[in-house]
Amino acid sequence: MIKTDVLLNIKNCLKEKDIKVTPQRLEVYKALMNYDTHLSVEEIFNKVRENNPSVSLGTIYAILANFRDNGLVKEVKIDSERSFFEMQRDTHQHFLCYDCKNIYDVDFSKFSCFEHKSIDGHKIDDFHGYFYGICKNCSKKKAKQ
Amino acid sequence: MIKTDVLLNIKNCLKEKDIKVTPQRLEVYKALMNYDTHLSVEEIFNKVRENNPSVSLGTIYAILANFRDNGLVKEVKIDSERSFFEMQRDTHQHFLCYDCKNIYDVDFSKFSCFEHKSIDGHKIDDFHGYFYGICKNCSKKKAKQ
DNA sequence: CTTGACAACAAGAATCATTCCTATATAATA
DNA sequence: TATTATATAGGAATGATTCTTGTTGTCAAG
Repeated sequence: MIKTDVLLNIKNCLKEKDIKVTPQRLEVYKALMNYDTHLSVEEIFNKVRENNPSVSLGTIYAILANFRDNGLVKEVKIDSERSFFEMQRDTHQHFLCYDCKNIYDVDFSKFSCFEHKSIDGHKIDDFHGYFYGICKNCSKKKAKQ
Repeated sequence: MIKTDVLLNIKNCLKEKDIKVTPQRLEVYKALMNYDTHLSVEEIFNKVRENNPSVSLGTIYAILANFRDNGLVKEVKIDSERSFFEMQRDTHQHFLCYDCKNIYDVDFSKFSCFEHKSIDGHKIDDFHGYFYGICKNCSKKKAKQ
């Protein structure tokens, strides 16, 4: 069964990092995997609750911090109001629209300037690139007015 | 007098943006100008209090939001615990050390990839680049151990 | 210079995302 | 299956930021 294979993969992924396998952790992992984009903590909480109604919000935060510290997920802090998390995938950056507050995934990796491993003698482990402005859709709306 | 000139410059700078000139705003502006790097809201609050002991923290937040929305200062959100502000100067990015929590100004502008004005049809007004890792000093300390 | 309208301010309460605390439940291991 | 350490649920605590209200100050017109 395919579904079993996926579960096995997730479990192995956790075990490799010495993360104890729990139903809550599997649900958080699956939620992030299924959507393949950034989700807010509350969105993750609600998705996990669908399968595990008694889960606690504090647990979601603890699991996400654990995953982040183990390099499984990346925290997106483009909007100071809310925190987002996403699977650690290919390098990309985020664009926040001042108007509609939507966050778009954008990719500047082709410019290769994000591949540097150090600057001024400081060792770079991670990079977050946040772009701000007016998105395509909101520009169109404004043009029509 | 030089000091008067500086004050006049700040006042003109505010008037150009239709920002009403008040003692509190002048103090916030001077604090940021004098240090020429990012300051936390609390640091700004304390510096303003030296000259105006009755100033309120809420006022500092309001002034910084006003300055930010008028493009006079830039908000630095590299550390989710604290907010920083700095004068809108030359383009640069920030580096947060995981160990000592210091924030360093770094400059990747020579790579020219931060000069793009749009991506995927979204109009770019601002860019924040946050680098994370271990700084020069902490690397040295670890090597000695 | 005085005055009036309206914005800015001080003080402190309220908000809300996130973290902390503790007793209970559960996963991993022998 | 028993043991031990860790994870979780539930709820309280934290703390940066925002909001509210009555007062004060700015600035422009007279």
